[in-house]
Amino acid sequence: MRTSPSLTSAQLAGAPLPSPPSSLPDYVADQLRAAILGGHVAAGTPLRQEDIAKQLGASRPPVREALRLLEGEGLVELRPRRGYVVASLNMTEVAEIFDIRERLEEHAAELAALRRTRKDVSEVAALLTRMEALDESELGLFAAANHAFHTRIFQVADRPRLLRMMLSLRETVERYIRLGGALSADMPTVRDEHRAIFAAFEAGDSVTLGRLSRAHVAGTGHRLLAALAAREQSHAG
Amino acid sequence: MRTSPSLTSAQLAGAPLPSPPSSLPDYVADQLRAAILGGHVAAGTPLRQEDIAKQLGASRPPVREALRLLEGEGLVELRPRRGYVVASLNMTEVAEIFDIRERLEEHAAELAALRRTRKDVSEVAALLTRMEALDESELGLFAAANHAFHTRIFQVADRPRLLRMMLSLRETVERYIRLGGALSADMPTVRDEHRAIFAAFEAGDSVTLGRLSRAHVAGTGHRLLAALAAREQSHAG
DNA sequence: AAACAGAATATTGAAGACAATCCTGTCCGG
DNA sequence: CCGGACAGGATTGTCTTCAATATTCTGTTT
Repeated sequence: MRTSPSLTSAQLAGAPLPSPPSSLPDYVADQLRAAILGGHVAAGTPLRQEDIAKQLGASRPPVREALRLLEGEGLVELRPRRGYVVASLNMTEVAEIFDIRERLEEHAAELAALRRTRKDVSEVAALLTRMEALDESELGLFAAANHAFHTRIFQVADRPRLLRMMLSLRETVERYIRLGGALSADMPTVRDEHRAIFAAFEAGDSVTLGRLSRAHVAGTGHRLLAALAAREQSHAG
Repeated sequence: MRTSPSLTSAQLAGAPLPSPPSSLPDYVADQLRAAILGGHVAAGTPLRQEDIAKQLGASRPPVREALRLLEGEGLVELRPRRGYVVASLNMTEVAEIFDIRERLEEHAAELAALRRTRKDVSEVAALLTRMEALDESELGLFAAANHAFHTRIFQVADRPRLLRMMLSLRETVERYIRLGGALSADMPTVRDEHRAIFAAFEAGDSVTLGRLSRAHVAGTGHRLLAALAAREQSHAG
């Protein structure tokens, strides 16, 4: 038995090597990212290189490279000579990220509204339909559908770097969203917002889509921060 | 003689180990970053791990970690099985970055105007004075002073992540700015913009400072893109 | 003479081993 | 009984070595 649990095998699921994503460090990074974003490893959890290497059937050097990669993404932190730990965000940092996302997603949405094609609209419509078919009992699936819906719209903007930045920021706060249950809260509101967003996208109304997208991010942020505040309150002491 | 020059010793200056920045990979990353941003290595230059390791007195594993770090920053690209090369940006990508910077810097400027203290104002004033004391003959010093001036203002916003993102984007296009000579072009305009920015900052006029900052970024972007276009024109064939 | 195929070389990708450092537990002293 | 110092163990940081693959050169063939 360990006194300070670092990472159990059950948290790193998946076959040993289903399809090597070009390189071993990338594969390791993918697995770790999924484990962290899936909320299977709590913030502050120390990431022992030896354990990870053994569980993924690799050696330590590739694991180190993967951790460097994740460090750049802000998912893990390096304490010199003390190893890597899963990065933790306080409420101030979460708020800052949502604040940035507001600006970025508003901009991307504006561009998307101007560049949309019929094909884009029909695909986004399909994603919206798929998302609305899910009820609150399938939160995992709903989160995935939600992600696909928004990402598909942003892809229309055709700004690779902007998209990468938005996704990275989103990923960073994603696990908190699930933790705080901010998605399930106020489901009808979220549904209405999605419909309005789609309508503006379909209509090609740039400023409206931008405004709605920004408000949507802000709303999610507020719900999450409220949930985190409540959580912190109950964990006080 | 090499047929395809990768990286000469002269391009990686500096003492072997002046002050170890906590870890060897970080040190290597710092050196490489400086070499790339300084414009000493052209875009597309292959980065041979063995050469870098030898020149910096390290081994290959730390170099690999450093390259992974830089990969996350977008300064180098990894071609699987073919090694790392200095990342190159086409004009579309440069334009995209400036477009993002407009939104980010506008936001940061707005926040800075609201949070400024007397101390902040006096320090920024000093930086402005220092910058104006330099003439066009000292472009390197001017660029540094310019960087310090804007960064100091953005620091007032007290948004660490936002600041990091802005600096990272700025760094990515920095070497093109020097290459294109976009800084020297239209020096009087730049000077006026800086004065207006300082005035709004001093006055605490949030929306004006935001608008001016955004326009300043846009102006720099336009000048740079024009310079790059001209350059491309002359290099045609 | 040019194009293709094969081999040799060079470079990346990965693994194992060694050294340095930090943490944990215990023992001793106040 | 509590606090500090020391020793043992564990973990990180780095190096050396080995394997796999892409590139390039050369030789041959058409």
